[in-house]
Amino acid sequence: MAERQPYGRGGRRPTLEQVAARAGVGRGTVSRVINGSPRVSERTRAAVQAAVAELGYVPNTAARALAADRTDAIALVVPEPERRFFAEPYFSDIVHGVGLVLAETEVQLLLTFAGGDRERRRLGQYLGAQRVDGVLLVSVHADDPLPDLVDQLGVPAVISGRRSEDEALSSVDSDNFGGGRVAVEHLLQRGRSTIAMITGPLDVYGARRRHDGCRAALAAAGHRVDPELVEQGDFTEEGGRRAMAALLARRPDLDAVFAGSDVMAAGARLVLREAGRRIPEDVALVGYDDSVIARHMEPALTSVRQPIVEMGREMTRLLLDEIAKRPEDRSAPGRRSQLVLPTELVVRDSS
Amino acid sequence: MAERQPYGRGGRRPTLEQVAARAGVGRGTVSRVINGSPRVSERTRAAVQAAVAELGYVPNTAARALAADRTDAIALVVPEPERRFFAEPYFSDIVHGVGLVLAETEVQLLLTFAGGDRERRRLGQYLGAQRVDGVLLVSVHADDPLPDLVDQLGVPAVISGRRSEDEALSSVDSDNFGGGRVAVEHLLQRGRSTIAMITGPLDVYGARRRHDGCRAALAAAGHRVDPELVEQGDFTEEGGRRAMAALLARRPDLDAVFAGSDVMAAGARLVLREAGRRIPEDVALVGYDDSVIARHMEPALTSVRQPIVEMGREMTRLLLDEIAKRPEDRSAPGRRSQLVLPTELVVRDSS
DNA sequence: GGATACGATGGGAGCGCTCCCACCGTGATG
DNA sequence: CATCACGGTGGGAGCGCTCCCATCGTATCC
Repeated sequence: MAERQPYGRGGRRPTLEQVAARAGVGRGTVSRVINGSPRVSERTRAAVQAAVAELGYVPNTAARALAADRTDAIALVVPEPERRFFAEPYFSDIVHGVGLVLAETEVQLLLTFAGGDRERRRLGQYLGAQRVDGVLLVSVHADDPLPDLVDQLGVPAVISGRRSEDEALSSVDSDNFGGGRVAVEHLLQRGRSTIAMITGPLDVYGARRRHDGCRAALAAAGHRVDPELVEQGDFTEEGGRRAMAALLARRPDLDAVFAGSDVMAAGARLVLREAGRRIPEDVALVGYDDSVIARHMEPALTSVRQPIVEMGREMTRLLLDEIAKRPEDRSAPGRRSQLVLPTELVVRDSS
Repeated sequence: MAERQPYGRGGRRPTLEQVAARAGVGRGTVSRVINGSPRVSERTRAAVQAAVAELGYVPNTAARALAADRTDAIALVVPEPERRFFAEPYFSDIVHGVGLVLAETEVQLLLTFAGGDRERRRLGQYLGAQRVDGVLLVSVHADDPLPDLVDQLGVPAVISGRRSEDEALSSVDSDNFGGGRVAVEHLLQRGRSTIAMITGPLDVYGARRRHDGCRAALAAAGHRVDPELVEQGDFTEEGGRRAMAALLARRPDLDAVFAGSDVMAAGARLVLREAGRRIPEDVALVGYDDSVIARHMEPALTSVRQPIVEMGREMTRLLLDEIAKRPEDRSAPGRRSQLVLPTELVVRDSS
C-alpha cells in the first residue's frame, strides 16, 4: 500500500472521480463498491478497494447528503439546559443505549440542546436544513410544542415517554402502570395495610400511570382506595416533604408510603424521621426511578427501576426503521409505534 | 404573511431558486440576502426576506457545505466511553463554556465519543468526510495518536490541556504550575513546615507541572525539597491511600499534604484518619480540581479550582478564529496558540 | 450460429448551493 | 457629451456524489 497523502494546509482530498481513474473504472462503479452494491465483479471490487486505500479516499458527506437526500446522522434533542442533561443519569443511560445500536451502523449521533428560547427557535431551522435524517426526543413536557413541530416538518421522530394517552409520535415508554402496581403489591406482601401514595403531578402522563397502577393493586387486593392516603407532589424533595407532612397529619396510622420518585421519597424520609417513625419498622418506603440516591439513602431505598438503556436502544431501532422506509411509506400520524418496556422492583432495606 | 407549508410526508422543501422566483430576483441576490452581504439594496432585501418568510425557506446545509466547503459545525471529540463523560463534571463545564460562545454564532456543536477502538478508527473517516470545520479535543492522554491524526488531516483543532511542553496543536490549559505553587504557599502561610506531596503520574504534563509549582514554592521559601516527602499517585482514591500510607511511614512528622487531585486527597484523608491524625489540626490537606467531592468531604477540602467553563470558551474562540482563516493562512505547526488560564485556591476547612 | 437474457459497467443528469464574472444603470467627472 | 466608476444584479459553472439509463460482453438457449 502506498504512502497516504497528508492533506494538511488546505490540500484537497481525493474524489470519487480520482479513485475511478486510479482504478481504471467508471465513477458509477466506484460508487457501487463504496456503497456495497452486489452488482460488481470480484476483480473490479478489489481494484477499487485498492485505489481507495492508496488514496486514502473518504466519501464527502455533504455531496452524498445532497445527492442521496440522507445524512446518515440522527439528532438527540434535549429540551433542557446542558447542566441538567449532565446532572441526570437518565440521559447518560439513554445516550448509552442509543450508542449501542448506532455502533452497528454507519449512523452518527448528534447531541443538540434546546434549553433556551433562542436555541429552541434555532432548532426548527436546524431540522429544516436537513442536517439529520431523524430525531430522538427525550424529556419532553406535556405542553411542549417541539414534538408537533418536528412532526409537521415531516422529520421521522421517536419520543421517550409519552405526553398523553394518545401520543401522536412514535414513542418508547416504560410500564409506569405496572411499576406503580408492583410497588404496592410488594408493600401488601410485606403485610402493610395502610399504604399512602405521594404522586407526581397528575397532568404528567407517567406520574398518572404510576398512580393508576398503585390504585389498581390496592383494588385487586380488596382494599378501598382512601383519598386521605393520596397526596400530590411535584417530583421535588421539598414537594415530597410537604406531601408526607400532610399525609402524616391526616393519617398518623399509615404504615407504608409509595412515592412517585426517589427524590420525593427522600423528602418523605426526612419528615418521617423527624416524626420519629423508623424505616422500615414503622413505615415502609418505596420510591421510583432507582436513581443513585436510592442506593445511597439510609436505609437504602426500595425503588422501581426503568430500563433506560433499553429504552434508548429501542428508540433508536424504531427511528432507524422509520428512516429506512421511503417517505411515502412512513406511518401516518396516529398509526405510529408505541412501545412499552417492563419495569422492575429493586428491593432494598426501606421496605 | 401567508400560511407556511407543512412539508410532511416527503414533500420537498423550497429551494433558493423558488425563493428567487417568488421575490422576482435572481438566485445570486437571494443568496446574498441570506448570507447578509451588504451589496443588496434595501428594497430588494425586503422583498427577498418576505419571500423567505412566505415559503418558510431554510437553506439546505448539505448543498451549502458542498458549494462553500464549510459546514458551520464543530465537533467536541471525547476519547472516553460515554459513561465517564457524563460522570465527570469537567465535561459538563467544558460543554457549557463551548455553548456560551457558539450561542452567538450559527455554528453547531456535535458531540462525538471515541471511547472504543472501533469508534476510534471510525473517527478518522468521520473527520475525513468533512462533516465538521474543526475539532475540540478534550481529555487527551499523552500517548494518544488522535491529535496528530487530526492535525495531519489538516482539520483545525484545539486541545484542552497539553500533552507536553511543546504541544503541536493549539491548546488551552490552566496554570497547573501556579496552582501547585499557590497550594503550597497557602500551607506555608498556615505555618506548616513539613509538607508532603502526592503527585499524579509524572508523565502526565499537568500533573508534573503541579508538582513543579509545588517544589518552586518550597524552594522560594527556602525549604529543601525532601524526596522522602514526595510520592507518586495515579489520580485514583486507592492510589491516594497507598501514597499517603507510604509518606506517613517514612515521615510520621509531616504536618501537611498537597494532593494532585481531590480524589487522591480523599484517599489520603482515609489513611490519615485511620492513623489518628486530625484534619486540619494535625495535618492540613489540600486537593486539586475543586470537584464536588471537595465540597462534600468531611472536613470540606481546600482545593485548587481550574476555570473549566472559561477553558471551554477560550477553546471555542481559538478554534473559530482558526477556522475563519483561509487554509493557507492557518498557523503552521509549532506556531499555534498556547493559552494558559489562571487557577485559584478555594480555601475550606481542611487547611 | 443467431437470438435472448442478464450481469457488469460507464457516464449524463442533477441534487441546492456559493462563487464569481459579466452586465446594467446611474451619477460623477473631464 | 463621452468616459469612467461603482453599487446592484443575474446567472453560468461547479462543488462531489447518487441515480439511472444506455451499452457492452458473455453465457445460455433454440
